[in-house]
Amino acid sequence: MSTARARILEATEELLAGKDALAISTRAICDRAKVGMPEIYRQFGDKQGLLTAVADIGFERFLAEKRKNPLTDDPVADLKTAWDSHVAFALRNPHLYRLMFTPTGDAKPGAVKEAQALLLKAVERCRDAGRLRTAPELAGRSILSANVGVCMMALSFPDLFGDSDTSPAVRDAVIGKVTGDEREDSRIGTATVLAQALVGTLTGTATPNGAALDRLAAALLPPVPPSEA
Amino acid sequence: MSTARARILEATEELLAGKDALAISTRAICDRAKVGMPEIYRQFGDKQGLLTAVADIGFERFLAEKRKNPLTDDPVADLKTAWDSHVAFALRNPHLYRLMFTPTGDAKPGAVKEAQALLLKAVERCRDAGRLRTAPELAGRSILSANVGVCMMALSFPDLFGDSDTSPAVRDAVIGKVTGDEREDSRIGTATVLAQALVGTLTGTATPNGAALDRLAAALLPPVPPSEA
DNA sequence: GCCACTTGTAATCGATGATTACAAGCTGTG
DNA sequence: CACAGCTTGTAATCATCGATTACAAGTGGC
Repeated sequence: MSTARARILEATEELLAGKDALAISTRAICDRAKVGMPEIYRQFGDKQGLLTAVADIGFERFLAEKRKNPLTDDPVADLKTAWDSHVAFALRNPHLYRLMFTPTGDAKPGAVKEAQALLLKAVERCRDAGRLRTAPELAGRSILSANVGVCMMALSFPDLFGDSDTSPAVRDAVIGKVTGDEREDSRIGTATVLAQALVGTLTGTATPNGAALDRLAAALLPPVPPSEA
Repeated sequence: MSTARARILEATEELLAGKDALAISTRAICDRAKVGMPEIYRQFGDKQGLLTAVADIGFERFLAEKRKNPLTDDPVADLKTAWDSHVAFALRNPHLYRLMFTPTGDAKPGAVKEAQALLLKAVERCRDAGRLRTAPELAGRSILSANVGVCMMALSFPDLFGDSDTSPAVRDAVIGKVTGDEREDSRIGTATVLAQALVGTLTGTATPNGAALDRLAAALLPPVPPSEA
């Protein structure tokens, strides 16, 4: 026989699958958990305490799910995987997610810190691989904030924000910015094109690429006006 | 003498300055508005209807505030100004903001669409200036999602996310990504450095810049690989 | 067996959202 | 002016909910 506390938590989670947390009555919880009303208050103090406990359990599941994601040798890709699993969790448990990330009043689940800490570790792996352009703490806050925003909008306004384009777009924007490697790639890519155009033209091994040379000229002319050599 | 409906709305807004929407009782509203209880239900159907109406008024204020921001000749900068004024509004009216952007249950304020539409116009100004790299709708959704996320985290977890660094970081990441011009700038900047190093070396007018030449080599070698050595 | 602890039962309180029935006041029209 | 129609105000009432009390029933360890 499971303990009363466990049954209450379980019953609340189950009811949370169908309704919003505030729409769930303590009596419904007690009925489903087969306990008397005072049990809730003996175990959790009040309803808020119960909901906070449920939110913390939600964070445990949330984090356990994320820890299952295998760590590859590309920490930036791992960051994106974590983002996607975050979104998937939110869409799969809308009411629980809202309870976790937009707590009402004073009921702040303490486990947000753990989520932040886990994300920080993932970010630090990027730093250790030389692929971070920001303070790890700032990077973690930025990613988590944007991630929650995408989820909340999708949950609150599914008709306007329930698409599948926004999440990857914001994800790549924020992660790309803090890690900076996508930008680095395009710098190298751009430099490649320009330098190839220049070298090819100078050595006569390639037909002059007019557009690339124009861009190169635009880059060169301001700082190096055509003066003497 | 103001109309009963207006007084109810005003009273609710005032109470919303101090408490969460759900913590406000209809009786408190009626007391402050000097109306009887049935008036709420005659005017708004139920409490949700009243809160939705208040949320819509909140959006009107929100949009009016944004429309006050002068349009400069730099639409990207205007986008950032809009972001900042969004954050300022959220921090100034926390409970109203939550009511507007994280509605409970079925009470979805219709005015989100207007906010989205206003943002879309700002984004389209960027497109018309040739400074947009994404579909305007996607850009709008991305910016608004991230913006709301930053605000919600700052409101829900002020001790963890109440800093002043996260907002600009996410702002510049998302806006920079969809407009792409920051990246364009650094491309030109990088190309400038590399090309100057190359030209300077070739013409002997500058002392070889080792680091820049290394990066140039890195950029050139992959597409033209001299095989393994 | 006894004691401490957990769990269960029943009843109750105050507050809240929601509703009813009805009276009062103003408004425009004939 | 009087009447009809609408808006607003008053009072009482319901059902529900969160919260609490007092007390009984089990359950395991000493």
